[in-house]
Amino acid sequence: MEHRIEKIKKQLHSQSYKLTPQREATVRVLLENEEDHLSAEDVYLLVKEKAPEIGLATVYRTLELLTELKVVDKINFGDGVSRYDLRKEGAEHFHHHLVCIECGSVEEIEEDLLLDVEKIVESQWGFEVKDHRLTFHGICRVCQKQAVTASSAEENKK
Amino acid sequence: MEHRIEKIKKQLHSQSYKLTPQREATVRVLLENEEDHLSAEDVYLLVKEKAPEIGLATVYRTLELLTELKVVDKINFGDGVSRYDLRKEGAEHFHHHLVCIECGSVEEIEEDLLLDVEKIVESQWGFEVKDHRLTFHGICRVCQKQAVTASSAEENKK
DNA sequence: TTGTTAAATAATAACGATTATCATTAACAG
DNA sequence: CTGTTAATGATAATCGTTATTATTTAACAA
Repeated sequence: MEHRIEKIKKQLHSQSYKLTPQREATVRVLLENEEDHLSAEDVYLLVKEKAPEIGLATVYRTLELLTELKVVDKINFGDGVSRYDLRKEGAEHFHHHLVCIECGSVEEIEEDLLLDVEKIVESQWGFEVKDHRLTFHGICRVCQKQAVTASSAEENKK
Repeated sequence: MEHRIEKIKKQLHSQSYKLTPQREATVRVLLENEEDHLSAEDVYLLVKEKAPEIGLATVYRTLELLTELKVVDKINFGDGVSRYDLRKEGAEHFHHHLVCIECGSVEEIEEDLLLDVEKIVESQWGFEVKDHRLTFHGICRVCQKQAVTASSAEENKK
């Protein structure tokens, strides 16, 4: 954890930004909730638990800054809010998401999977790919099982 | 065009909705600007040219309804607004987009390209894919050429 | 240490896209 | 025609985000 904070600190310094206590607190919240997809307000509330004096605007500014530096990715799952997702160490591309339309859970896929597709896009459309966003909508493993259970229970009723 | 409106009319009727004049005007605007990615306000302004008495709320309601019926897809390219994109006839999945980070242009890809990736997701993650969203960010053909021209002009100066 | 300057912050107002409310109107069955 | 329900238009309300402004902090020179 400290190692990653050090790294982000260096990234900030390289663009002559500082890692202020508020920014550090925000980064720590992101690191501690890496598996989640927090909205700005989520981050704000979590930061507030440790540093109650922090303002919402500062959280927004920090998240914007981190997005610029490509420390986090700003994503949008179609509900009204932007969410912020830490890039994995050394990840060149954005990772993918599996959004369950039943329970709303979000799973991450680290593997790239798009190398072939990107080759096609570059050769066939002449488009120089810099990054991508891929989200699958469907039914997660858990909800599939529940559907099976529910329908067999339905069977038993008859 | 009339054919496609008839089809949408039937889709509405099948869920006991009506194709009111306002809804028809909205659908016509979408059909006439199929290559664009209009925001709700864009649609509103265009509809207003033909039917000035229409209200913004009605446009929002119509777009919401069409999204529910999967006649259009609601998309978000990261600027603050939702955009609405007609599904192609018979298209089972959402089409992909190439967003140029230089000029902001948006190109569409009709081909699916993701069949193999979806197979992997289904088998390896146990996730039942219902739909997908794929957007590439990069540099379009036009901007690539301009970059070349600009840099050679730079060369000539020396 | 003290003073100076610029960056960062907190509080809050402003903004803008979207949604909710509500009175009015249109469509249509009885 | 009359009652009922869906749809609409106008507009208020909501809510995420951004801008403003006064204040604080940090860096650094004198």
